[in-house]
Amino acid sequence: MLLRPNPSSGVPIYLQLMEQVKHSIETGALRPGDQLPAIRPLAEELVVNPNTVAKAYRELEHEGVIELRHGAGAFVASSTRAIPADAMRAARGIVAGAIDKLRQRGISDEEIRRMVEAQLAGLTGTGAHRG
Amino acid sequence: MLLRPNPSSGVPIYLQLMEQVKHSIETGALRPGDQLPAIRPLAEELVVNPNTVAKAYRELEHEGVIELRHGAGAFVASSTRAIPADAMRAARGIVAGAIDKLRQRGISDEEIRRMVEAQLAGLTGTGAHRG
DNA sequence: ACTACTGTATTATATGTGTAGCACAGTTGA
DNA sequence: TCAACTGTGCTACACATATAATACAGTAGT
Repeated sequence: MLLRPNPSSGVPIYLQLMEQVKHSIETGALRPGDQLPAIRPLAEELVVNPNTVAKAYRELEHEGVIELRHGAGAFVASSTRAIPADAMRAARGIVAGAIDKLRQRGISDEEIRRMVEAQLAGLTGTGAHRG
Repeated sequence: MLLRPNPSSGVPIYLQLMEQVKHSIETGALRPGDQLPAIRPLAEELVVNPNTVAKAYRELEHEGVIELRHGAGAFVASSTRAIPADAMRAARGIVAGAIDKLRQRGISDEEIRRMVEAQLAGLTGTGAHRG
């Protein structure tokens, strides 16, 4: 698993942690039953307050993504399911290839993010000012 | 131009507005010298507080993206430059094609976002827990 | 001059986020 | 039993975000 929140991105740290845990599960880096890092050591490692990690874990449990066992630890819920390895490989290739092409054309990472966001939102950017 | 902030995304509204204005400039929907919507009408249209729009404009001016003329309005700075139309068309095609393929493979929009983020950050997701 | 627009600034209030420190309670293994 | 770990709960404080209402000041057209 890879956790690396960015405090200056504007996105709350606990939300970033939630996203990254979900990502690890969907990519197969974390499997059902796997134990997550304990709150306090993880908070120390990420230079973040334990309450912040606890909040992320609490919300993840509320969403059914992980299971919290008092005194024992945090574990990936058994109901979670990863994307199949071959589909994951293909997907990673698609994303890597697209980003590579965009960067070669001089599109900045910031603008790549905005284009993906616009596309996912179904915005075609025809020039009309939405009313 | 197209402005549509999402209040429940976790990202501050004023940051979203900044991103979307930048996007409009880079895609050519807004050109140097163009006048932006006035603060109050825009705030009313987006159902957002005028102070929030004012903050976005103020920050954009601080970044040199727009120019604020007291009493006259907000205008796209002359120093800004859009991505060439043909490069923009190509880039849009790349993004649209990739997202289409990913969706066809059953990857959720949320996971697409995470994969793009992971790829842009240069994370390969090998499974090691960063220390 | 007047009016209607523009951005600018202020105060107050509410909410969410994050930090800090502390206490409590369940689990595990020596 | 004991010690060391785990999650849980609480209070207090600081800061950023967002709303609300109000006032001030510059610009442009009549």
